[in-house]
Amino acid sequence: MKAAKAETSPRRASIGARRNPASQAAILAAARAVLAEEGYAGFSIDAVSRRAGAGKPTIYRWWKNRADLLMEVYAAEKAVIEAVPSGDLAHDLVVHTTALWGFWCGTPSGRTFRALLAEAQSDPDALAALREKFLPERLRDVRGLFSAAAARGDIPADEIEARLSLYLGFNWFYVLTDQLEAGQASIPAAMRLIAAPTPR
Amino acid sequence: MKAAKAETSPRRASIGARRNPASQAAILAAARAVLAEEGYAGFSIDAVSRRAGAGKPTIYRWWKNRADLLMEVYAAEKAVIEAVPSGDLAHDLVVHTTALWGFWCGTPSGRTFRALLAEAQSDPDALAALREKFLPERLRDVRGLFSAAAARGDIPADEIEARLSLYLGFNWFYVLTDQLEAGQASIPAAMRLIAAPTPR
Amino acid sequence: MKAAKAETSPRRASIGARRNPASQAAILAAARAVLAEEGYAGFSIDAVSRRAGAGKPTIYRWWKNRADLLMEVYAAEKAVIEAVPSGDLAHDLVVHTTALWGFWCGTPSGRTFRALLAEAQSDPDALAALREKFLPERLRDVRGLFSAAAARGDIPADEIEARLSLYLGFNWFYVLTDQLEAGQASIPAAMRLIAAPTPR
Amino acid sequence: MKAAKAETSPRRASIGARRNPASQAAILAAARAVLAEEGYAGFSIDAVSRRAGAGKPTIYRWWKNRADLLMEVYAAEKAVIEAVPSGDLAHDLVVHTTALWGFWCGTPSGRTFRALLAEAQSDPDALAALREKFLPERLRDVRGLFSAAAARGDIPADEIEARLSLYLGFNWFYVLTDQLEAGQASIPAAMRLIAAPTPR
DNA sequence: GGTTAAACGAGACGGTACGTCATGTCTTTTA
DNA sequence: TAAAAGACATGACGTACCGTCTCGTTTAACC
Repeated sequence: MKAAKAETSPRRASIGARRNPASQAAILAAARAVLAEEGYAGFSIDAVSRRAGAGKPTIYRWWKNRADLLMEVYAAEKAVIEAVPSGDLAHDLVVHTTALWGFWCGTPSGRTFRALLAEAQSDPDALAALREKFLPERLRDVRGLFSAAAARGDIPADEIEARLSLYLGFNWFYVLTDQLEAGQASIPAAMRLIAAPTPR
Repeated sequence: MKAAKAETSPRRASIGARRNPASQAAILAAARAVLAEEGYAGFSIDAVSRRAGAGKPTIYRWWKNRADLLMEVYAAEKAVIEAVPSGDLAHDLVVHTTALWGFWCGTPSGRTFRALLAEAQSDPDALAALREKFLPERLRDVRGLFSAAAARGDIPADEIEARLSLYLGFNWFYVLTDQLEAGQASIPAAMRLIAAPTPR
Repeated sequence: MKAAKAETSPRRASIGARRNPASQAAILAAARAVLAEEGYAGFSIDAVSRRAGAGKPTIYRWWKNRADLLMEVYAAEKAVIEAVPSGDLAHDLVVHTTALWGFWCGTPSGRTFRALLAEAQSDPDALAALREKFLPERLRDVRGLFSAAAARGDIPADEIEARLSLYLGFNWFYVLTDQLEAGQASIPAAMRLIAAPTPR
Repeated sequence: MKAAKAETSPRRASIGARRNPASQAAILAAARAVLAEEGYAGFSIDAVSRRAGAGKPTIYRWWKNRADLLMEVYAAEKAVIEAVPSGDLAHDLVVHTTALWGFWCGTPSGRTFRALLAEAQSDPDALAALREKFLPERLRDVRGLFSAAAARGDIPADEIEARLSLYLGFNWFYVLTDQLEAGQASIPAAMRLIAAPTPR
């Protein structure tokens, strides 16, 4: 135990009447590290504070709760998932999903995302933030793919929400059950269905 | 507040060297009630113990952790969701989904399920149990629908897993974001896609 | 709650390279107000700073700790307790005590004094200051009464310290137990004993 | 730092649904030790808890606040101050005072008592407990000395309170200013005055 | 028919985390 | 260069829950 003080040995005092970016960075890094090493179970403000060598009040001053911190941690390691529409929705979705899963597996982000979803189950505020701020932002690119396809007439415009939900749910299912590795084989078929022209 | 002692007023002593079904029932009922009233946030062994008028060791003796208890609570209110295959997979899925959502909304089950998923994010054992015991069992009927469709040649047999994942994820997304009410409109379109014959 | 900014609405900036008397006054007034309203329990540098609309460093620049500030607050509301020796020590002590208790009850001074004594129990420096600077100064007049009585031969000169301690302790006991109101009846008898000619 | 776990190395689990005397003793001993070594300034429930190897809730379960704990600490090292009335009040008071001061100096009790008085200045409940429970109990013997003297006709019965206050205040003054050593010389004269027959 | 064994309720135990408050130090900005 | 503003690391506050433990009681099963 007795988690090492991370890389910021000496001390990180105030730099005046404004936020200290070093503290912010140390806290985010500590949160990321805790999630990577211990997962959601070990993710506590106390643990992050200890690890970051930061005071708890400093954390609560800038993040109103755990979910808030989790969202920023997630945002901080923003995946560089390019969404360059190729004109083929199914293909674009496969590319996007593959990139996303790679991001989730290769970084602590997968665990962060799982933590975020878990947190939202106990904290209504967190759920609201997830639904109204986090998701819309995160989904902008993917929604763009669907919109473009609808604009091309490949899919009906009034099915965008349903297809987005299918897409999202598919990803959530695999990440929440920690089966990203095993589930990759299902991606192409699933994306083909999500991108299919309306049957009948 | 100050949760009343539930319906077991006098006292529920031991009935000898074997499990007391009354205690078991009281604990499950208390857990259900706590989840219904307070959600996952208020779900603690302490709260259940208080509510049930049961000792904590009695709970830990029969359920090894929270997830274990949650699973039994969820299992206890098993939805009677009939899956009478009509020969039309899309239709069957809509029926099944509608029934499932009704079950999730009309009982504390939705909250229980959300709690279960959240718990699985912090407890690897819980996740394993969810994946290997709980889900296969729960999915038997739905999987049957897909198998029948595959047998009929309506969908390819090697896409059953992908389509099941889409189905599951779709439901999870709506329940986890507490949008079951608002999301109902998406059901038919989504099910049509999940049940679609392979495009091309 | 949410302590209003006191009477110094606009702002009190620096007035150059010297102490700003307005700030000093505002801080003392705020400290007095906090003590009056919340007592020692609510007396914190933070609270004073908020109330005075002053920065904490401004307080720490001029007062090295809470005790220091408390002493100045107490000194600032110096009782005008005249000690006009009448030639009758007992009578003079009764007069002085009555005036002192009136001062303690009618102003926040009683609470300030209690705070000061409490503070001195955790801070050795404060105790030293109390003993070596504050008390001798405060006691000058009363000591004068005893000296005069000794000069008259009413009491032995070598008992001045003991009698002063009795006098002081008597007052402290009542103020520290917040019984000034109820204890007034004891004053005459006590003063008579303190001023008594040596028995035997 | 990292205060040793005191002498109770292995662990002190529950001994059933009742108070564990070992924990109680460990907590009292730890509180005493903290007071002896750090004084009131270092006396925090956290510090006591760490030192005792006890959980904070265990402390709060049995003592409702710091003052409560302080009072029990003080009571636990009960002075064996015999009050065997000799028939001479002044003499008895000198004996009693000398014993009391010896007790205060030779044990951590002096510091405990000072802490108790300081605590009572910030916590009204503590003050009430001090006034209504602690003092009357502690004063029983001394009050007995005064009553006996009054019964003998040595002092007026209606002056008992005033004289008790003088006695108490005298002791408080010296202990609160940490001058017990230096003040001993004043004891005889002071006690003679407190015990004096009513002058005039 | 007395003895043993196990489950029961109760609740205390040592811990960890919660979210808030105060400490005293620090820096920047403003005047 | 003082003053305000307020961020900073630290650490105490009092509470909730964790999972374990021991109690004393109650009953059924065994001898």
